Amino acid sequence: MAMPASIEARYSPRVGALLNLAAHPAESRAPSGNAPIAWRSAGLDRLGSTLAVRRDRVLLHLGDEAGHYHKVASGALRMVRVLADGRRHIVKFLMAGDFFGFSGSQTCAYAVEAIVDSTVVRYSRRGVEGLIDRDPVAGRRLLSLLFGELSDAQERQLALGRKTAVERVASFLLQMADACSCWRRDSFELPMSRTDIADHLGMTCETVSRTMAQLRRAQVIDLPHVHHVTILDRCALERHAN
Amino acid sequence: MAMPASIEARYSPRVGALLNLAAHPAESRAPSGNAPIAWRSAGLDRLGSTLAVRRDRVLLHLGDEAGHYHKVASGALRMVRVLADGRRHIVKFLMAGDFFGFSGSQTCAYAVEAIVDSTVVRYSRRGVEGLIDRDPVAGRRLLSLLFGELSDAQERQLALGRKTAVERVASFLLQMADACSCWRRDSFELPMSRTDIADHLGMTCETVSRTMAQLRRAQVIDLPHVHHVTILDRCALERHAN
DNA sequence: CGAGGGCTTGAGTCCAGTCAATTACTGTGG
DNA sequence: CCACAGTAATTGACTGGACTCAAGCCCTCG
Repeated sequence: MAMPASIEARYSPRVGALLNLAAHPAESRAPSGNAPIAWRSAGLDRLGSTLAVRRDRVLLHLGDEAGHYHKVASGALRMVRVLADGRRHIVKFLMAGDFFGFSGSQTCAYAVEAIVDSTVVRYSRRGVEGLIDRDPVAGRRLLSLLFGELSDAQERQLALGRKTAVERVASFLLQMADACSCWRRDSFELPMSRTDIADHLGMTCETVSRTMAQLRRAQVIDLPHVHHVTILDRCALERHAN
Repeated sequence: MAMPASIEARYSPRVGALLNLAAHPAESRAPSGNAPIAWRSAGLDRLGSTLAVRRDRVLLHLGDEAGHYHKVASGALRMVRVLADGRRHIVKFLMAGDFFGFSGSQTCAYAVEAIVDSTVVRYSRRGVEGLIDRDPVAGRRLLSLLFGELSDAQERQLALGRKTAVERVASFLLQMADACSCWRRDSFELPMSRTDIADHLGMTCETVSRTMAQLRRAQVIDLPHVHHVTILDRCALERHAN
């Protein structure tokens, strides 16, 4: 996996800041309302233990016991499902600030792999459930987090079911612009490969490549580097996304 | 919308049984673990008010205030999203026993319409939240319900992104066999139109029709009536579903 | 018994997939 | 520091599965 040093640097962990989750810059982007802030105030940060995952390593295997909740502290991971004959689908990309690993069942229905060197905070299921029992506010915040996940998943369903290649890529770029941009809103790193994007959007890497080239030729985006996107005309991109 | 009288009868409400949700036969199929039983025992049934929705009528409009939780008592409804140019996607079909209408945001991101004459029980959001605050068990059960929803949504993402027409239809039929079969496991009514199925599976009604004909020719299913499916060879159907 | 809507089936088209060749990077080892 | 190897990304030519358009059928209802 080829990756310039600058990206590595951006996704490198600052271990000293991990226990105080609020210190992470991604905290301010509020993935689903203001849930993370509530979690922090509810004392979740004292329950977690830090974990480093190197690029392409598997954090959770399919079928693993689903005994922990996780939060991405730095880096980027992918949630992967594979069909019997090898067709792959990436359920979602996990970026800094995202929670994952919670599940109703006892086992994990997907694998979680690191796209770049990453750090996650792991919370024991028991600890979180205890917290919820003691503090109804924390429970309600977890609910609101899940509502957000659910509506995201439904949005992706719509895209996969009814949108064209250009519309999917445009929507995806807008989404990633929100999730990735740390300094400038319209210029960001895209850590995952074209194949990863394809497996997320239900297309092939060739089509992803062609589609992004098309948007570049139309002056809607610029690609100064394979893994760096600049949005030149946000309105046009939104129009393309439908 | 053409619909034989027998289906009407099956989906007609038994109002006397509605307040005691446990009495409904669909209760036993446990859509996501044993959540409904917990809800019942937690006293949710005293909070609800019954509501009848006639076929093709809209229960919730896009953008309506999301002030209530609902449960399908009888009938079948669809959760619909529409793109600007009219492309339609059915996020999910709501069958007897399904909960819906909960959402993190203040407004509804989809419309809910009745496929056949249906009855739903409506719970005030405030009442449910109060119940959760008083009873942590109820809260945890709602969580487990949401986990189930989420994993269903992810399953559908996989299907929409990576499965072929036959695989989608086969998976859908297996799903519906679980959700619809009241008397015999492998023979059930399919209340929705081919167009509804198409908009759920990301295809056209022509392709749905062709695909079901193909499965019928292969002796995997039988279609004694347009809205009645009999599974002749469940193993083959599962193989087709991948 | 006719009208209308949903369903089915057929013929032709097109968007995205497949296969293949080339280019661009990056990381490795001399 | 440079040459090389291996992988990812891009681009082109061709193919194919699902879509579009269109006609006919079937059922239901007025």
